[in-house]
Amino acid sequence: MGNEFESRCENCIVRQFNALRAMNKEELKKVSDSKITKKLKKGEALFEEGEKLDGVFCVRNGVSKLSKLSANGKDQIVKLATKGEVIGQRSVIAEESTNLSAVAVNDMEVCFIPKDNIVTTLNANPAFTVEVLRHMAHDLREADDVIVNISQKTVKQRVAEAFLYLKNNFGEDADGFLALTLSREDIANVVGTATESCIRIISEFKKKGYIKTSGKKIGIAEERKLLDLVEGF
Amino acid sequence: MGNEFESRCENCIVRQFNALRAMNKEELKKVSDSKITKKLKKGEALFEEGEKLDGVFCVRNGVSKLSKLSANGKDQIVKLATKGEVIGQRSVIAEESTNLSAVAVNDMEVCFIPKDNIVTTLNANPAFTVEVLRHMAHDLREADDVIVNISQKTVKQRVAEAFLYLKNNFGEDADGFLALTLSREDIANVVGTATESCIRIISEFKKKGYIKTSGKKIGIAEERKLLDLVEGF
DNA sequence: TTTAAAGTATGATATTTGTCAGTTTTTGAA
DNA sequence: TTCAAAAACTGACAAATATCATACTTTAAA
Repeated sequence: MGNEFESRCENCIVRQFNALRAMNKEELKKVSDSKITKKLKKGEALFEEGEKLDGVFCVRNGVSKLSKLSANGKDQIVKLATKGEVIGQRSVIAEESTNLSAVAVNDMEVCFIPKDNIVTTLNANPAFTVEVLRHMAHDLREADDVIVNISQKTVKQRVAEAFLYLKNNFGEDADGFLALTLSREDIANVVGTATESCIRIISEFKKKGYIKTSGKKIGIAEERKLLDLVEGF
Repeated sequence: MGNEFESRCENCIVRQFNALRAMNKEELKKVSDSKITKKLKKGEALFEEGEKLDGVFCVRNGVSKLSKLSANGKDQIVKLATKGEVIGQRSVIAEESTNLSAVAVNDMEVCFIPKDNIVTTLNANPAFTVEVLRHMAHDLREADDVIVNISQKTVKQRVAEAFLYLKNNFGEDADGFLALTLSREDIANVVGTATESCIRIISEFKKKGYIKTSGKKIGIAEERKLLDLVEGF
């Protein structure tokens, strides 16, 4: 990692997962020449709600939570962005300040790509623009699903769903624990509930044998049961 | 309405409000030649959840609710689309079946624009693609805001917010009632609550003098009070 | 015009979820 | 290694919201 070869966007493996794969050689070269690689420790912020972004961030490693703070001091996590995902493009495209803040959930490595690169390519390369559009369409669908889930499912169902989501999107470690370990508070903020309520449900799931825990790590023991719960059985 | 002049997209006034304004003359001519104008009565569906769309709908008149049905039989309204808005582009762009259904809230007039037109222009005219992207970025931001609202505000706050939203987006009639009249059930489905809870809150607001009602029509009497409520005072 | 159906309204009650207060456990820095 | 701070946890209780039952009102179809 971080050697001369991999540090060129042209050779960066995460590009496969995002819209940058639709850039041509020249465009990519320009991006590569102007990008800045940053390392963030767990808990550090990429940007805060309300900031104006001069570019986007491409995640090379680690996970960032995108969240919005409410008047009562609670954070709602809207999305977890991982390797290959681009953060901040919504704000750059709409030319608005960000509506979300982005904080590292674990140690991260990201590339900052200045706005100009993105905007120029958007206006010149339809394939790139369409690709960005596709990703955003996908994000929008996910957002719609979250809205429906939050308003129509119980907290218990949403917690169950969150665990299944974490398994499907971030996988498990060798011992069968979820590869992405979130604090109880973060889980509560994904689900949109109070931390205590979340902890209580985790305890209940553990008691019933649906999940196993080890410190703050959580593993799915009976996926079927969680699925049934989500479906309303 | 509906005369030879207005029936050409080139002359259609609602185009100002959507991405079609970024199309050039030829593209617009093609759209105009292949589009189909439809009229829908209140309650009729443009499409149902899960359908594959062969094109998008451009709203000329009336309002459509975009909603998703949940397992427990309740509908969550995710968006209200009005004059000038384009419906279904998310699904066409992502090449997925729709995640939402679209039903007319009042009598509507829409133009159906076949997919090919859109896709061709997306790939050829970056200005159009960027414009679509901008609109989608805006929708995504709104969706994020809805998520945060639903998970962090009380039902009472959300009902108050819904009325303010209706006033700002659809205006008022001569007597000071909201120009868009929704059923109590639809309001509940926008807010994400039970119909009875919604009705109860409407009664309470009325008793307190924040709003006035006349049949199913609702008018905002004390905007300040509603705003305070939303802000948490 | 009548009448059934749909929509609106309200009370009583159950359930879910949040809040507060306090204890235990874990973590990371000195 | 120790210790203070943060995080995880638990119980008791309060508040918000949903559900069920039922009555009233409006609407639209026969």
